[in-house]
Amino acid sequence: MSSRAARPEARYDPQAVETRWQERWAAQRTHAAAADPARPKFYCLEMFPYPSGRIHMGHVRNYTIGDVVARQRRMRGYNVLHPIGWDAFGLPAENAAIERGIHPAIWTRENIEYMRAQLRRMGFSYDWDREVATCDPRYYRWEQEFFLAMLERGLAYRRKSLVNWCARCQTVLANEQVEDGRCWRCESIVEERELEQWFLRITAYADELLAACDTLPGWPEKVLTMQRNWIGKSVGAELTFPLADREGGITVFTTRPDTVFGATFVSIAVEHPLVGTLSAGTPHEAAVTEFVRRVRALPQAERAEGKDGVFLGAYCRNPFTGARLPIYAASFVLMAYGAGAVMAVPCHDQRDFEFARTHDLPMRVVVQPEHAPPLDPASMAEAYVDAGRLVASGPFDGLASEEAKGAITAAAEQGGFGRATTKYRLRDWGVSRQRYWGAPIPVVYCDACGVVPVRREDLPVVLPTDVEFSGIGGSPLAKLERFVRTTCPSCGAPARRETDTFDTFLESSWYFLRYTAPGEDRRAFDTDAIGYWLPVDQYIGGIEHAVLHLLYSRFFTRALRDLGYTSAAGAPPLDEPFTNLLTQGMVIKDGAKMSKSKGNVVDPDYLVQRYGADTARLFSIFAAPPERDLEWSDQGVEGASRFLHRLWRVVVRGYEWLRESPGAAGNGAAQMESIESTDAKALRRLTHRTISRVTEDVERRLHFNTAVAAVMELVNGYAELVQETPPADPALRAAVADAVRTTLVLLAPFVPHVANELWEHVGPGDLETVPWPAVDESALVEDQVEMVVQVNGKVRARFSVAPDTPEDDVLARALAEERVQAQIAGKTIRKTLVVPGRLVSIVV
RNA sequence: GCGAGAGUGGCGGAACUGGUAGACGCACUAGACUUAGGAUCUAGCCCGCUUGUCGGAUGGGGGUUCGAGUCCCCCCUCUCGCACCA
Repeated sequence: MSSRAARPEARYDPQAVETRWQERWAAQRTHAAAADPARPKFYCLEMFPYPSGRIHMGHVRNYTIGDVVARQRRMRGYNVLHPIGWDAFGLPAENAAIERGIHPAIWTRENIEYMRAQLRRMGFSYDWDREVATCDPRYYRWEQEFFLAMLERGLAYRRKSLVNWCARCQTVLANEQVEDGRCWRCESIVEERELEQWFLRITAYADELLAACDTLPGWPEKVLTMQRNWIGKSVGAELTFPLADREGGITVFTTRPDTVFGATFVSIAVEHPLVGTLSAGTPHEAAVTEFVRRVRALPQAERAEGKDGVFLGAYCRNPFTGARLPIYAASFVLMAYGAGAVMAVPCHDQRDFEFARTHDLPMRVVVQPEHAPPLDPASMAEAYVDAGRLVASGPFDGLASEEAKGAITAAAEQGGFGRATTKYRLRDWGVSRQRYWGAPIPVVYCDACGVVPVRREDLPVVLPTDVEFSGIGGSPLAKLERFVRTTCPSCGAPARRETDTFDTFLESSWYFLRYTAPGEDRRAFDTDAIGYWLPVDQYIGGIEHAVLHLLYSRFFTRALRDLGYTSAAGAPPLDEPFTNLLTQGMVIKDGAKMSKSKGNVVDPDYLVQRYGADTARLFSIFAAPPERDLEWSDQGVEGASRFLHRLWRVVVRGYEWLRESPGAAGNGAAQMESIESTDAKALRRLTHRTISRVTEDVERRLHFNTAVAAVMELVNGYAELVQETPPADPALRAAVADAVRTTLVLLAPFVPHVANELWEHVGPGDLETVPWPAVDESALVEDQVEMVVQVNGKVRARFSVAPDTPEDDVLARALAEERVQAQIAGKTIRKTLVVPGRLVSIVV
């Protein structure tokens, strides 16, 4: 228990106040959480930081939002889990090693130490006992184990394939890590390479991940839309077109089987294996080879321009009509999607339309619109892609296109040349990285046995530290014979270890589960702890992870569920990791995101030193609603600081009588009915209206800026009443003391240090244990409400009435108003309307 | 091109279900206190004028309504995402 300090300092000294409380929280482990099935839980989580060196304003904003939520829910009576850790593997550490000769492990550890001190200095209420760092073998060993389990289940596999290669980062990238054909990290143009790589079968969950988007009302629609688009489900059919003049066929994927009678040629990707075999020996062979070479050399973005293509010199047949169709290699057809080949229906697909026009190919209308003039290929300016009725389609004539899709697919199935199928844009997740600073992939290669998983009892495969960083010649791991050379777990013969490491997004796909039992060393998770704490109730982070981390985590949570890791027998399964998601905006200065390269960064250390952590917190909360970008303003910071100094002065001025006034926040004054003083009643009403607004803003709307504004209004409402001598009226005195205490309680989540310090002078007990105040509904009732009188929609008068005045009386009163009389004089009243408690509307 | 979101004072932003547009803060102006103040306090602060509890005003135009920043239609601008996905 804290005793009330004697006389408070006259001047607010943030440094002294903040370090004092931070030391106390650390010493008492105030924010350590323990599972307690008897209490309702709240798991509040912010995306954990990469230990890059120092925290930036984006971190301050992100973690302040999270801390407000965590602290407020604690006061609300929830058992709150609010952990933090370090996403500690990644390229910058390795680059530092190459450029400056510091070992990644040391660089990372030093950064973590510095940044941890910075976070503590911000006063964030983390449970520091649960801190994890993903580069710790005690962490990543479980990831290696998950991988082995996935391997057994076929959820992980190795395959040679075309992958995205960043020459600058010297590694492979996942599809999600390529933006606009460039590396997400360094923006270099990404090349294609054919490599043997490890993949996780995220596509096995494509349908579930897509469908479950509808079960996430707590996520921003924008993020769900991005995920849905990324998964990209297309329902359609695979049809095989037999080759003319030889054996075999070309399989195409289409979402419009109803238009198959309109196919006049077939387009295939330049990477398609049939391109070479079909053109070989034809007069077109040389032109085809040249075309393929040229297109494959183009970066993906440039391929997309125009409708380039070349005739292969070969034909196939439309399986429905027997028509002979020329086969083209086309730059716009993607080998990676569908079947790598498409049937071309120029009249009903815009790309095929353009291609046909460019290459002077025939066009056939097979779908006619129902409420428009019939189409004529000669006069069409663009493809008709909407629904309609089938024509020139043999037995299917007259069917609506939707019906025809099913009928034609069924016919193809019966004929043995097609089937209904669903394709996804989502590709399996390539997780091999040709870099050192990551978790080793726990497999070995044996000449006799092939790919052999490391035995579970031999985990972890620890990343060796004694390596050379030259920056050339690939991963330093591959050059470390001591690491590479091993024996085959299966036959005991000499074997070689995998030297690629995991994509660091793997570590961040399950850290939120590990926080529930970070020290567990016999198994990955304590399923009871997961059952209690998960899912995360509020997750907060940047929108940039809309399809990266957030999609991977949703996948990983499902994979771990199916591997039996996350729930005890009989307990409900954990499908979705994050119930509510808040994506906060960027911190902007001079119109651009704060970044070192732009030279517009503001260092949080400077802010803390000059104004204190509470001011930094208050500013980042108050300047904009959380989802919007926050424009940096030095003067805005001054304003936040000024408010705290002012609050300090007001409370200190009256502390001697404030502390003597009985009661805790929100209930200090007597019952409303017993209060005679109108001033006291008004202040009590303002106090409870503020409690109501702040609660609503923090819990439901997540509009922390308006919550702070409401508290400022409350302070403005009583500040001049707090003088060294108390108000003479005892009711008003009690109302003021109650308002002051309420202010401190409501501010505690936002500016915990100054709130705790002032509370120590004027409030009973320890603010950390004071519950969130309840709204007294009776205090909200107004004695008088102001009515507005509108004549023809314009405000012409106002007056006050008791809220329960009958409508007729209100109307009479409105009509009696002098200014209303002036407006209606000599006119006929056509309509009157009374909205109780708000306004009277008169139409003349 | 497709999809999503947003346009409100000098600035950041309020206005939640259609009901007094501009809360709160910044900047600015005047005054007070002061040796001084970039501290603090008080007052003013959307635009306009004929200074009236007058007129106009929420990107532009139209509509619904007693009443529209909010709902509907058309247009303009900006931001973000996807970008030949068959």
